[in-house]
Amino acid sequence: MTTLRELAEHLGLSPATVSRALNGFPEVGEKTRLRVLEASERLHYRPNSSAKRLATGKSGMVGMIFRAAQNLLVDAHFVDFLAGLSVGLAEREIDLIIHTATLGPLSAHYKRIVASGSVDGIIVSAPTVDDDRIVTLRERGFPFVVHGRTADRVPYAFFDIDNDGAFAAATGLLADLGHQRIALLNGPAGLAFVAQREAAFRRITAARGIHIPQRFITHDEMSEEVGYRHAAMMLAGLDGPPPTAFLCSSTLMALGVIRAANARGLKIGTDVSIIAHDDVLPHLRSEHFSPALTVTRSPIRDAGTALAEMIVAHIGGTDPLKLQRIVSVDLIARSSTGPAPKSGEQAWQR
Amino acid sequence: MTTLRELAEHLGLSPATVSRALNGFPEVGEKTRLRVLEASERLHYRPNSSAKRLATGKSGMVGMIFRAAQNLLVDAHFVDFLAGLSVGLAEREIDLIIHTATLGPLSAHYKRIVASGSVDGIIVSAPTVDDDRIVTLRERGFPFVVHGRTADRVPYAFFDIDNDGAFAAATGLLADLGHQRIALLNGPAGLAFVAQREAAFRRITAARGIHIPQRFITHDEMSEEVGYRHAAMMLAGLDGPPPTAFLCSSTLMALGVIRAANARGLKIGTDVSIIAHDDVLPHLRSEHFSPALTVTRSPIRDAGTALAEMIVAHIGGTDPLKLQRIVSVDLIARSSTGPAPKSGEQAWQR
DNA sequence: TGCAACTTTCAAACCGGTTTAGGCACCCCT
DNA sequence: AGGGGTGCCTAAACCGGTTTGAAAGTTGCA
Repeated sequence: MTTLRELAEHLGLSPATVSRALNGFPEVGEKTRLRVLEASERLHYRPNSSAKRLATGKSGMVGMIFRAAQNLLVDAHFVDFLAGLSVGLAEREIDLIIHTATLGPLSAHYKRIVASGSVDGIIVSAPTVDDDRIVTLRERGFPFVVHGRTADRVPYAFFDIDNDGAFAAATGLLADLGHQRIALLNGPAGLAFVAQREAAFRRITAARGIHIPQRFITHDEMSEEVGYRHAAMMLAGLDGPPPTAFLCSSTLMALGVIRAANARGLKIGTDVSIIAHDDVLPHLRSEHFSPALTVTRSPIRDAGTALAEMIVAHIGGTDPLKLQRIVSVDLIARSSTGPAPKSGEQAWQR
Repeated sequence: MTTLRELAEHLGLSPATVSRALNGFPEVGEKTRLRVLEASERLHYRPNSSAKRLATGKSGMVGMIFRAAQNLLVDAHFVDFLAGLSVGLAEREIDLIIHTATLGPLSAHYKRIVASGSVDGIIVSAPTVDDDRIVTLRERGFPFVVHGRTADRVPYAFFDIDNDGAFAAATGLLADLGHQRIALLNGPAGLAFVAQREAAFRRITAARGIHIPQRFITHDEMSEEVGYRHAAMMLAGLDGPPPTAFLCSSTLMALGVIRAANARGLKIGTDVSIIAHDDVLPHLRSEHFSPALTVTRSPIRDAGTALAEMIVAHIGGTDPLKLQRIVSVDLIARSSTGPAPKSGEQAWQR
């Protein structure tokens, strides 16, 4: 392992000059610089990253912290987000460090990471409505960017999709089609986007005079399995008339709803309508579901790319309030939605 | 930010003593140790990670390197692997750093990472048959563990499933059921596990006297989409009689095959049999496919956990040759497999 | 009491870079 | 010739820990 000092000695120069030459400082003679560059290449010199960090105070890394059990929640969505994020960071020569927390309160991990200086910035994903990680980071004035946001107007950098607009539009479409019994299969309670989606749903249904019983709204993991279970339960109609439409927080859940509807012999788009929010996962193409799924669409991968750019800007000193981005969401009507079945037309077998 | 020196000064001790007290060295008086611990707690002291590394030469991190475009290949499988890995590492207080390579040869990135000392060890996943990353790492004597292996007997640490056994068993089952036209929808050409699975497939079919035309073997991305496309093509029978059975390298591909079979009105388990290798992704439960899928089963998450343990052992000095693990794979027969249709019984419309 | 042996603590060196504060040589300008 | 740049390079301090070598303080034993 070649060190800077060895390289300097080899060249008959001081470490200071070699350091400057390698980092492109102007006060080094051009011929000297070339000599240094050539020798560093020849001797396979690579600066020791720990030493570099210690000296500069910058780590060249951005961190994400997960609770061991919890990352399953976002799972399928998470990979693609991660893909976007790490590519975005790579373009800026920054590495991503994944810290998994097994024990103790999550905020303790944030404190430790921040204080130990192992990363220059942190990406916070899936914030809850009242997220204490964000509180911790703000207190310390540490650069962070949030994927999502805790409330409508917030004082930190974030990238979010227009959850409100998306679910308002989706709910509006179902109302326009005459649906009166609409179920919302939402994500885990407590998450901010879940609350935002639900608020939009309730606002629009209320405005249209549609009453939504509590049993039509679920908060749970966003998996195929769970989508199936809730839909099957509701469609069985044991607790009252089944919904004629389902609004799902993910395409994975919609897949479960489709399975449940098929199992009861219901025709999707006719007997029961389905809309889902589509994060555009590469292996789950909602346009290829049968039937093709009506969705509110916004690629989660884009979020990763955007957040990479934002955290770098934040670290670079940009005012976080200038780093707030909300992207609008397209509503794409396909064949999983149709007019509500006429009263009594839909089979309701107990 | 409290430093060790400040803490020492505050206590009227030397940095050396404080450092020893915090790291549990025996040559510190018990009452002194308690004083130090208490003060460090009270002043929120956190050792600067860069300084610690520079001094110790250990980084407390393990790295994975990806090619920007390529990680899509493993995608769905990758998350779960990552989940297992990062939890396994977290239990040992090690962080994972994700380095995404956008430019230049991959091995150059490995060289840089190794020489810069930013990680203590590297996890290599999805090796190709002749993987130069492994060559690079071996040359440098740097600790690494491979998920998979390049050949049958190799001189490095790895964790792998018994691909040969799994695909031999699956192929054997189809042969026993009388299938003569079996398609293998494999993963991307070049990957070691792809070659291993194919070798097993060819060996068993040859042994049973079953001739497999080249058009029955595909090498491609392991997605639903691709599974559908290849299956649809083969089932159309334009190039010759369609297969009566499909062996898929992933459940995702099997999903595509099911869609293609359904589209042609073929009954799965009767008109066409399907077996897939199931990495047990949490949101893709092969037992809930319709029909339930016959699979060779081995949770990819376990691989992550095992590799975490192994890389830590390797860094700790364990002989890599003692760190080689091959887990056997269960063949679970469910309803997607059945006896081959009698000749001519299967619809073959052009 | 004197000396060895042991315990506890400290000063200083070290890890490998970056950065500050000069130093020297050379050129320009007047 | 003297003053002011400016271009190029160096010695030394610094980042914040760990570790070595030795010293000071205690205890034990003859």
